Amino acid sequence: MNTNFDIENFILDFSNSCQKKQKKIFGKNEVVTTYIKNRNQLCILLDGNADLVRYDLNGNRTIVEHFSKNALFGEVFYTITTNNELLVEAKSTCTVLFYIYDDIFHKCRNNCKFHQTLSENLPQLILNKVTDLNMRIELLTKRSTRDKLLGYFSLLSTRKLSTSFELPFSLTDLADYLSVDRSAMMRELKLLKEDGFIEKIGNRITLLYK
Amino acid sequence: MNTNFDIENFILDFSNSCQKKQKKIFGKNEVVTTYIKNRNQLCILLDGNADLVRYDLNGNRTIVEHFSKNALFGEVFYTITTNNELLVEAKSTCTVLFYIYDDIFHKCRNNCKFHQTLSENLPQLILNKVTDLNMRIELLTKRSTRDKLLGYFSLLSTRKLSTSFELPFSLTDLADYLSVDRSAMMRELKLLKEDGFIEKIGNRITLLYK
DNA sequence: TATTTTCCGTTGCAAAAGCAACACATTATG
DNA sequence: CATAATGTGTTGCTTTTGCAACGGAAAATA
Repeated sequence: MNTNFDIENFILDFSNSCQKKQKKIFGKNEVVTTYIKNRNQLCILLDGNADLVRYDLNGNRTIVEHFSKNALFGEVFYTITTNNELLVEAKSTCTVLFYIYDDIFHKCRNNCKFHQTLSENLPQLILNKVTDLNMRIELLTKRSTRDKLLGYFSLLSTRKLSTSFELPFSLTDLADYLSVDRSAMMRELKLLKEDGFIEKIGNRITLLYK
Repeated sequence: MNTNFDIENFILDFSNSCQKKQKKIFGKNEVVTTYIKNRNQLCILLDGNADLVRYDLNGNRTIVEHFSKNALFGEVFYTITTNNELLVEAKSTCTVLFYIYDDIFHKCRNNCKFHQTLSENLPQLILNKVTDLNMRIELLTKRSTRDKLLGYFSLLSTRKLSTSFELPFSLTDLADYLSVDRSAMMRELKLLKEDGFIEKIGNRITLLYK
């Protein structure tokens, strides 16, 4: 998520000036938060990696979003319409700032600097989220596992401005992110290597086509 | 998309007070607009039905979004990251208001009422879009055609507050919306009827389960 | 109203994806 | 450092999905 404002300063304002906040540290695989209707929680991932995960009734796990340092998440960015549980799971040790707001779009009574910056930048932040979601939809609408993989790799490549990049996921998690069966994905990954589309060393992928 | 402000008045403000606007009428199957990077176009569908459609390199067609009366669309709500063409196609006769903005988040120099209302409500409008996108992602991550169909039906049912509802799509378009093959979807639809999950008369579906 | 076009419903066959299971490698953890 | 837990890579088999094709229904259009 590419923000256009200074998130480091934003976090500083948050830490210094605002009430109703809380800072917590989580170990790997701990549940950072669950999304709950009308709770109005905003979270900032100060450090670490975490995933927003959904489990459906068939036991399938879907990684809805992946968060890294400075990511913003919480109910603001996800109006809950599903019955399935939405969890944020720490993938490594995570430091997280929590904030419960009354009205995310308007300044609070204290007129704190954090809240002012937030309400000024929130539209842009939400737009960034819209961009992410649209990219994800484009990936998910691809008809084959091969196209999903290539689409995702091309996206990472564009982000890094390089044909070579590290996967931010384990392969197991990548399958849950692309919403495909892991073994089928592994098979396709092998074919992509054999067909000369990609090279894979550890979790570093290099695109060879074009 | 459920907006929390008075869209009728908003449209009135728009029609009356703002420059750089244009009203056009389109016939069925005509292209209302294509999404172009950095053009900054906002559109309001005054009447009719239209789809945001993407064609990929394999010739697959995907219906990204479906718009009905009073829907807002355009580049504001879709930061373009894809290489594929994004078209809005009229599904019936459509009346559309177009508006090209300089900076969507800030009032224009004229201080027109439209723009003021827009900038005040845009965050909420974009949040509504986020909700729609998340629901769509939930649908698309379902692993089988059956689950996609049932998920979509359940969504329509919730919206109408009834177990019986009309499909807003032709079946051909529904397949493009769920990102599945039409004939496979028809087969599954037949099985859903045979298994007593749904009843289908014309394009009205009734849910029978639970 | 006649004719063309689009959509619905269906099927056989081919290809892709899912499931289950297992061995081995790598990474956490007591 | 030993052991447990998790992740990777692979395979045989089954199920689901996609593709192509076609006839008839419905809708649009001349």
